[in-house]
Amino acid sequence: MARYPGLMLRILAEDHPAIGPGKAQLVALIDSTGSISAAAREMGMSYRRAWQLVEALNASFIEPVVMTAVGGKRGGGAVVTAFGRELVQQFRAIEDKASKAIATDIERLQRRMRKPPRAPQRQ
Amino acid sequence: MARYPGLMLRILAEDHPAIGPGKAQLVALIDSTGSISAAAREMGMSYRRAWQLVEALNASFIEPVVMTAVGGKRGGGAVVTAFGRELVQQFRAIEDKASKAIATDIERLQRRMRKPPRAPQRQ
DNA sequence: CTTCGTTATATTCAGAAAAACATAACGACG
DNA sequence: CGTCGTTATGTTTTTCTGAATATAACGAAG
Repeated sequence: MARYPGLMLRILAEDHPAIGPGKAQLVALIDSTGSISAAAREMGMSYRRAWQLVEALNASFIEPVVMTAVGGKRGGGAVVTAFGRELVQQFRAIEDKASKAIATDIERLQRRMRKPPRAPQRQ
Repeated sequence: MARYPGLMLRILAEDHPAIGPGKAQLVALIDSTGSISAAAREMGMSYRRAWQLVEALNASFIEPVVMTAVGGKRGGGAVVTAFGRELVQQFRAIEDKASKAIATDIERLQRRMRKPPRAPQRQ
């Protein structure tokens, strides 16, 4: 889910996550599909979970991120607001900036990492 | 738990978290107390959970982060290795670097955030 | 050889989180 | 006014996590 190797970054409001890689991807998919349920399907996520994430996003910001319509042509749908699009762009820019800023440090740490788990050590 | 306002950052090995703010604090407390159980107490965490985190840390890196001794003087104890100390320092340096690199972007986002939850929006 | 405090580990319990399932509401459109 | 696909929401079930509890192992020190 992390878009940058070795790094997972979330922006917090107070102390709960306002946006992270998952929500960003979800909003991007809602933008391209025009539907929460289609985006959820593409992410292999239940519609309910996706809807809850959208609800949390809208609750975290003073402007709506996703607007929904129920009923009507094609049953309804969802559109990402200009702010929502901007939010995803900014989050990705932040990921990119942070990733670049600490890339060499992460690489240094990763040279000390192992892939598979290992048995605990004793003195 | 996040040491930097508005930001939570974890370093991943493959796709599971190798170190984040919680593990870093735990290792620092083990270093200052010389005991997993004392560190756990200070963090309000069960000994078992703390032990599992230490196990995960040691499994994530090619060098041990915490070495433990069972029995003996004072019942045993745990010491943070030089690498472990370095790991915590480097993680905090990474947090600091990333936080500085994206501080203004985070502030811009935070100006669009609200503290309390809000009802969902309709089109 | 008993005591002591810690590490190590299994087991059990409770609560939270997630998933699964079900169903209602909705409005355009034929 | 029935159909359709979607949003919205309730209910139930399952899974996961964490906490709590219990106990063994250990080795220094008295």
